[in-house]
Amino acid sequence: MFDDYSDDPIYNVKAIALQSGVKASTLRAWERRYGVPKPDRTGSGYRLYSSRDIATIRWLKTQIESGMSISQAVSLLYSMQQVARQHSSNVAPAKVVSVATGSEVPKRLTDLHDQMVANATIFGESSIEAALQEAFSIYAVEDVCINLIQPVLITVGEQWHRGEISINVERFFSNVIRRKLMVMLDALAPPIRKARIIVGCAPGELHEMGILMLALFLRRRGYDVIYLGQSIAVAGLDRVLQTLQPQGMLLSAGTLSTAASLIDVAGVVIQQGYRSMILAYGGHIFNTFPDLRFLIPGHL
Amino acid sequence: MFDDYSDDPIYNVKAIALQSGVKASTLRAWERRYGVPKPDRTGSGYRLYSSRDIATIRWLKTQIESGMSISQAVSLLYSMQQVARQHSSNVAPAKVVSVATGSEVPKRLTDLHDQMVANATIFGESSIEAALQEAFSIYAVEDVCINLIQPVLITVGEQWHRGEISINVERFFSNVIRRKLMVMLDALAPPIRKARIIVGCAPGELHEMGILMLALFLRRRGYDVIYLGQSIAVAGLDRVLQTLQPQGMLLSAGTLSTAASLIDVAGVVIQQGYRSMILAYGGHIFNTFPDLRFLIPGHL
DNA sequence: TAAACTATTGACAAAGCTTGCACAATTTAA
DNA sequence: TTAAATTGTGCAAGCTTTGTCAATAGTTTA
Repeated sequence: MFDDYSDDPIYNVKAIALQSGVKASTLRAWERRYGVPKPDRTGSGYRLYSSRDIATIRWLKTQIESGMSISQAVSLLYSMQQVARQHSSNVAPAKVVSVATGSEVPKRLTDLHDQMVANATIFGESSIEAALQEAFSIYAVEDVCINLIQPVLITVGEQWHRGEISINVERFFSNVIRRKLMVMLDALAPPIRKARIIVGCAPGELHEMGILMLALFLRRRGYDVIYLGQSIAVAGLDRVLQTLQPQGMLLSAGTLSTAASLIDVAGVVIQQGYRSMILAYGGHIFNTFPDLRFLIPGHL
Repeated sequence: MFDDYSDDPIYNVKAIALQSGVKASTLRAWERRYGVPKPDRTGSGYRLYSSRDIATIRWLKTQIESGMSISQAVSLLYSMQQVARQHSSNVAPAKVVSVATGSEVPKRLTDLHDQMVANATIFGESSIEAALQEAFSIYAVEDVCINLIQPVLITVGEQWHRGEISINVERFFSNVIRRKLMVMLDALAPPIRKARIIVGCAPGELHEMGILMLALFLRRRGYDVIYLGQSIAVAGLDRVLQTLQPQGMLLSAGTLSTAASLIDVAGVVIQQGYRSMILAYGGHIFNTFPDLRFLIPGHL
């Protein structure tokens, strides 16, 4: 848990209090009573917190804000760490550990799914983040994206279609998710492979969530991903290809018209003579009309 | 770290104190106690600081303002320099378009501006990030956004209009910037004020960069910002307001038609009787047609 | 030469941090 | 309802860190 954070002890209490919003005296009380967090000390006894400690404190704070007491939050933290350890050592499947409240950990993805959907409708940003953090601490990034985030987005989208929630709720939620994905993308190490891949949405296509996840997956595998985002343009694409000399290009289309525009893109690619370049595309619409695939040159 | 700064020793203490806002006696104390910075000396022993020293001092000052003590800031500086050294020796230097300044003045925002524009056209992501990092380490977030990022976006936009670059370049660049802004937004402390503010683009408006910066500024001031992103919807807005009970709503519009849609939004707000709520709007179009302001209820 | 700077060293007060204890406001248990 | 436990917050006394200043001496500038 919180594996991505550094252990380097560099922050004093003031910085911590400032960044976490928890008073110094409270932090001392937590440390004295529950032993969390347990910062390093300087030679003269001053506390030195790490980034991981900040993450821990923030997590505890979100739990408290969502109704837990500090003692429950701490014991949940402990059992989650235990589960995460077991999980990472790949020994035994996650065990159910009961805490003071009697709730089970880890929550299953379906529970987290419901938690996120519920909090989306009430704009509960911190709770959404907490759920995501919990998911990422237990499952792989790819699993969370495909088995949690995608389903939640679909559920929220359906709720909007049924008129149960405002489209603004969906917007808010997508933005939180998008931010989280971008933060992860940003935190990744620089590319280790030379293979350069362009990722973006087909001309006219505005739904970038799927392609953003794809960019994340590819970058996690070390590819040099050039992320173009929503609705790339055919005009000037030749120059872009010339500049980047990419090994591949991945585009997504969600509607018929955007899928049709992929034909234009393919035209540019072929005209430029990039025979070795892989052109691939995907998106919701290709599931609905599988025959489309025969109309557009390239891989699905 | 601070590699792009000149080592030429040219500034005396007074100039440094003036430029960095740190008293000369304090600088001497830092040098005496921590060895940072360690300026060259004239034959008679007077200190001569370099631009790099200024950058270092400014960086230290920023860290102190974020709650660190000077000793911790210095040790963090050391370890960062060490990491940077290892990194630069192991990894092949990225293709960087360097801007020949020739001057010994500390790298100004204009230099960083040129560096970013140049690297945008060749998709030099890491160099863009480096330039941003540099800017943020010296100047306040607000300054960088307004005086660096905005101008660069404008420059890139103009280049596209003149046909010098593809719109895809602009897309790529915006996405890098957007990601960085989101990462900063994500790293901020939880809100310390109860005041809740909705931030988003007017219905139909797709340019979210300005409003994203605004969200960042507000969150830095501790407000509870609900970020809705592109093109909010009027339908269902009443329910959203009811759920959130915000103290304010900030919307941006860049074109005439999106500005017009703000009238609908204002209608919903007034209908709901949120008299105490502040409705504000802004955007490019209001500079072009100042008279618009009289047509829409609310603050500019 | 006088005035204005700067350097070094030592000293000191203000600001920060630590521990331990207390206490009031809640929540939980009996 | 009463009693006990939980929990955030504050204070005092003592130690450490850090900004600032004074005294003394050398350097630069007008």
